[in-house]
Amino acid sequence: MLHPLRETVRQAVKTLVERQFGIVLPDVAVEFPPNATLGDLATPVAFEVAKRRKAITGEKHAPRDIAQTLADGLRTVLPDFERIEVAGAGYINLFLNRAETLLRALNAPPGVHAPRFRGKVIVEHTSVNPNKAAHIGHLRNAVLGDALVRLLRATGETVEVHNYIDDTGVQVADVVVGFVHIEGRSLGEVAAIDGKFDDYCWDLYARVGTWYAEDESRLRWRTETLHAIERHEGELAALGAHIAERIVHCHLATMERLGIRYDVLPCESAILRLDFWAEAFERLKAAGAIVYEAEGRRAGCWVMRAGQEAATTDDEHDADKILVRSNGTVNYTGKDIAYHLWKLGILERDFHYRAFHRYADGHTVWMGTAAEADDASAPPTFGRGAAYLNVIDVGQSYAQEFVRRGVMSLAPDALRDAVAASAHVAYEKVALTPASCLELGFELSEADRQRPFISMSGRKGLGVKADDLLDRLESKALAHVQAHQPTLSETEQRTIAHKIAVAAVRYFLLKFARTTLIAFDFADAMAEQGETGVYLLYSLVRVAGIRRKLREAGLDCPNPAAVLAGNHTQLEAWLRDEGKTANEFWTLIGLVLRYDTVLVEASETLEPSVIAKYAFQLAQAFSGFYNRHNIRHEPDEVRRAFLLALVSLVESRLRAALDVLGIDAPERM
RNA sequence: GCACCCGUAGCUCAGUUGGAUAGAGCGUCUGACUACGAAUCAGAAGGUCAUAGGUUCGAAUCCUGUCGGGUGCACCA
Repeated sequence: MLHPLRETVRQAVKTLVERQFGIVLPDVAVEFPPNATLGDLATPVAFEVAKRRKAITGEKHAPRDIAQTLADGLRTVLPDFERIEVAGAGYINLFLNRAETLLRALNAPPGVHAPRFRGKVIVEHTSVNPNKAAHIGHLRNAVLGDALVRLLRATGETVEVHNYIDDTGVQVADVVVGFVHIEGRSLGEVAAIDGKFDDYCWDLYARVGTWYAEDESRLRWRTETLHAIERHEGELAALGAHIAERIVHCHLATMERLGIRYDVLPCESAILRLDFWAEAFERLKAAGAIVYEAEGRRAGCWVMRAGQEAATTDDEHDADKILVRSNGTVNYTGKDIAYHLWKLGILERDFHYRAFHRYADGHTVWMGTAAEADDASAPPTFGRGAAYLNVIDVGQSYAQEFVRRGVMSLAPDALRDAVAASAHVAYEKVALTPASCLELGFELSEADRQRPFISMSGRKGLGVKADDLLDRLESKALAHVQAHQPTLSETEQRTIAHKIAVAAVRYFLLKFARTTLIAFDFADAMAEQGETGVYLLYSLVRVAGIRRKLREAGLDCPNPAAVLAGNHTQLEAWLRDEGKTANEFWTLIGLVLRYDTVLVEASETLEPSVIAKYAFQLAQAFSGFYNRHNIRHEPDEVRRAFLLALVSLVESRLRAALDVLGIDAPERM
């Protein structure tokens, strides 16, 4: 509700300042005052104007006088506001009519339609190597990416969700080596392994790591396997494909537990075998975007030169990025450039597609493959996006910058803004606290025990698996549900426990800002009090409780707005401040009204934590309200309708915010 | 060496892009349930925003230096 108003104020102030003072401001700050007695929106623009006037005329002007002039002018052009006042040294505070605004809000759906992109946005997230179970670091990526997808869709964007599958890399090769050389298994024997295949590979992958360390000559098996996979020939390649296929199914199942889904899974093998890179390579050469190193230690390589701002080259480090090795093979960054050219429709070719998995509701995930599909089912059109957003850890910033520059170098003029609109959504990793490592049974040196965090390592088998964390959260939640809801069936109890677990893990991963490193601690992640997903659910369960009790008592009020509309004076009285004490109801409503501004901010900064923080703040404000006012025992019918109106306002925004976070609340818990 | 990120309460973190009195959760201490569910609420204590300068009406936020921490710059993926 406040977003359009805020933009109107911004524009009005801007034009007024230009007309009254002849000053053109690049942008005008319109913010939320610290409390409701200071208005609903405010601008400190008079300070800025005073500064600029002094610079022009040389004489001092009191910000308060300027604010007064502006406030007078704004009153005539901003009829939405009941009062516009000057406060403090020169703030301009704008006040809405509270009763009218409340009535209007009750009829307005939450959210905002404010697409920023010119077309379909391609969000890539998860992209876990298909050789072992997903751990909580992968989970942060997926949860962040999924929240971003939901956020963009909520603001009116069309989004296509990609999960890139590196099915030809070292990581898959290493597990192949493990099966063949450590366990001596054939493809048929591997296929016969039952149980959780991703867990099996997790352990095997760690064994391969130590097996290599015992005798480095064993690394030749990795090379041999890698080559076989690249040539797509023989039993080793078939085994690699089998492993990747099965692990991807495991990852989809893990993510589906959290309600995270995808549209398409482009495979690296296809990028190679369908000559995505070959085309990109020729065009990069023709555009002069890459150069051939004729001499020096990188003789024979094709490299992309570093930009001005990048790290500099010295004896030990080379700032330029190799895309093609001296043996003629392309590396990861080169392949990524080809993939991203395809994402924006700059490449001429396309993947073949086969239906990989169908969710319960019928939605199909397609895999982008090299082989033509057997069945005749037609996939939708993928790629050709108006922008790409890559949820990839911050450690990849350097490589991502080269991807961006590579794509830009081949983008036709019409697509240059698509590249400009694209972004690397960088996030920090999840590490483990020493306490968590010990809890997992890992030995730590004395020095490691003193460190603030320990990095996870798939190669060492050091990490918390996503499914294990979810299992622990679910069983803990189930114990509570059984205690609180003994009459429900076990199926119902488990459904509720599952929702609680999802809320807990999603909120835990989203409450941190993207660039904050999470030192994972079991006690923190499993907490069910305070700032947690559980707290958020509890608020909505209380709402459901209120409604249930009112129904049982025959005190239903399906349309509080209708009751309130005829009691305008009473409403105004209930919403009035007491001197310098802000009215508690209006303060709560003010928070509700900000929901759309929060969505816009999160979308512009690609930062879902903003929504997580908002949801908690709203839930917290509601809990206070809930404890102070008992609706069920409120004798006055109009007052009851009033309180109930606030409940439904909070409910609609809180539910919408949780929806963006991927959290679904149960009726009871 | 160079580039990027970071340093806020005992701990874990926010901080509306330079604004009004720096906020939460956990932990500590006080209180509040035969209930519209206490998985909660009300309250208290706890801060030279790493540090020294600078910019300005105004700085946790911008600039510079210093100290401390993290990451990246591999012919890897």
